[in-house]
Amino acid sequence: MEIKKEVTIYDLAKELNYSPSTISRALNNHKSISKKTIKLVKQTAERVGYRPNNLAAGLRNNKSKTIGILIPHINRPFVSTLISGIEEAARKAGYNVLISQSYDDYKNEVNNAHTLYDSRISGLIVSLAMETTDFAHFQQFVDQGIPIVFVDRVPKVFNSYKVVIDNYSAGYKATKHLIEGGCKRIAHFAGSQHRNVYEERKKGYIDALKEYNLPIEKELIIPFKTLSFEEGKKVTKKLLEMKNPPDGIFSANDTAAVSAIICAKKMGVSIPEELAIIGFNDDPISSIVEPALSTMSHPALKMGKISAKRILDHSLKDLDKLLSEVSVLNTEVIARASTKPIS
Amino acid sequence: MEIKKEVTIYDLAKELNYSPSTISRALNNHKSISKKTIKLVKQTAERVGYRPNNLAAGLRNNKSKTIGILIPHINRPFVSTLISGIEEAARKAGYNVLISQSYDDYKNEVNNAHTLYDSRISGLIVSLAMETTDFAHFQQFVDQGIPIVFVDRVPKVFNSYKVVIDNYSAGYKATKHLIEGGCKRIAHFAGSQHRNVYEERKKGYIDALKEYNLPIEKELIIPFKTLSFEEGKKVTKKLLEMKNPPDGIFSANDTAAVSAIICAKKMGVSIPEELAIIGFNDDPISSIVEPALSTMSHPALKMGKISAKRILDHSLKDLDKLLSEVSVLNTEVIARASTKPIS
DNA sequence: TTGTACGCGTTATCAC
DNA sequence: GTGATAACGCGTACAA
Repeated sequence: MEIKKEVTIYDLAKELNYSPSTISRALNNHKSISKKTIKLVKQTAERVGYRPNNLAAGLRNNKSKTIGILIPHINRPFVSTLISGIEEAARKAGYNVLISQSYDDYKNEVNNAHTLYDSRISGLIVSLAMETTDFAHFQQFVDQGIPIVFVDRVPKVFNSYKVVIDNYSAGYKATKHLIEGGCKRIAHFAGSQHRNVYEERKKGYIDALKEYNLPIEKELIIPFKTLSFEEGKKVTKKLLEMKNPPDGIFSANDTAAVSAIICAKKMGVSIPEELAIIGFNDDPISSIVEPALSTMSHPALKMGKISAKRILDHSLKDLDKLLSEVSVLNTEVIARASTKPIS
Repeated sequence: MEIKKEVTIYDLAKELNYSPSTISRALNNHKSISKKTIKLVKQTAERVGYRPNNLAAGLRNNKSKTIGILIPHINRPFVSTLISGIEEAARKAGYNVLISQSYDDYKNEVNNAHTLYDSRISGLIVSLAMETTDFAHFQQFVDQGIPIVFVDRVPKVFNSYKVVIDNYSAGYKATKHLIEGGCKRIAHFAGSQHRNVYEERKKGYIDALKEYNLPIEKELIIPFKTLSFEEGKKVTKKLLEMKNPPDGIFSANDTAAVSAIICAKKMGVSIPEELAIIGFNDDPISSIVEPALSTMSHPALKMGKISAKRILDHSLKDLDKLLSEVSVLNTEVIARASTKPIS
């Protein structure tokens, strides 16, 4: 089997009796080239099956039209939808999208950041691994003026674009929703306090309790490692076996919340009468489980699109002034059957 | 803000009093370089923050160490897990992963194939859009000896690697499972018959009915456009309002199957007694819905890993002989509460 | 074991 | 409006 010779701008130049530079300019819609020439060149390119070589162009410009994504796990509803939004916006602008998963492991995150850098991406979109507290692996991008957008799980201090929801207010709203439904003893499934999202949701929870003069009880604030299904079941069982069990749960994600619903039902605890539950994310399972899970919306697609836009719109001039722009999106309670109607 | 000068192999060469070629070879573990030199070079590279330029290397080799993925939608459980498997295998081998979504639209698929080609990927993994019947947009990869792996939704004729499940046998097993649970009138939610997966599942369904001497009734075989939730609800309602409604449904995916469960329950039809339902994919919702949905396993992660391997292991020599290798994975019935136990 | 020289395909700069 | 030329960073054939 033999490999066909690829068509380059030199071939087009020969074919049309132009110089390679003219071809290049024509293909890039350079203003100094006449409409007629542009049309001719493009038609010929199409006809002979010319395809640009991004590697060559990228090398020349020292940047490829590519956005890199660095997230913990692709196959989670929030993340895959986020990526979908990024991909859509990027593609519209003629950019490609490189993905990598950290599996919530700091070391992987570091390696992937480097590997993505090696492809000379024109921007990086990151959602941090669960325990990342050091950000040196992002410095190389800063040094090269490559914009970084942290999305959802963002660092507190790093100077860069950020796209987040108001997690504090979301935690507050979720807890308030339980309180207004009549809950007096509300447990919280908390994620890693290294991550802003979980830390702030917890703060919102605590402040809502304070606001309504409910006691903050340490034994009701459960630190989770991964907020997984298994973890959720185990914790719920323990909670419900307490002599004074909670009458409400605010879980920092839907997975653990759904596991709580299932566990409670199995133990004969009625939802929402004896135990009201609210989750976070509005994953597909939340509207399928019975009773349907109340939860907080999480605009993944929009966050993805905004993140991509940040990079696409970024220009070198912005480096100093705009680099720390933060987009904060709103979230709302999605009230379903796992919580009591507001009384 | 100024951009730091990047370190190249020339800088390393100067620093170490070697020629650039020695540096290049050392970094690539070339056998003609002594262990000591390799170690020295790599240490220095690390120390001064050298990072290879994939664009330059790719241009030189006329291929970047990158796998391109072309799928309909990222944010579907099967697909995102498939991608996760690809990414994991690719990264282990030092490859990057480019993604693109066709949104089940043929035109997008064509455009994305071209764009991915422009990045000189070393292999392409494709799951076809719903209505793609022409494959000319893949020819350029063949012409350049770039391996293509079709996964799950594959063309019938195109000469290339394929990674699939045995959809016929899966359809057969699913239907048989319903029959053995006592169903006599089994409806089928069928996907686009342009796609092997849906066509074969339907064939398996029909052959199972024949095998058990059950009549094949056209009005029970419902052609779906997208197998969505909404479509599923509408169809189920109609089916159950028939004067002689079905007592079983084999849906070609879980989304439509779950919608059938929900719709049937709402209409007071008991599951599985009056209506047994089996889906396809084992999506997360299938084990959350009540009653839990029986379904067919679909080894997404494994399929992803195999697909990536196909590309990573591919060598030019294979072009003629191996290019049409097909991996067929097995699937099994996952029996849950939405179907009756085998009698 | 190491060095020299060239070219991969493109685009920016300078010239006309 | 167009052409000639150099340069991006790297890998490899050929030399030593």
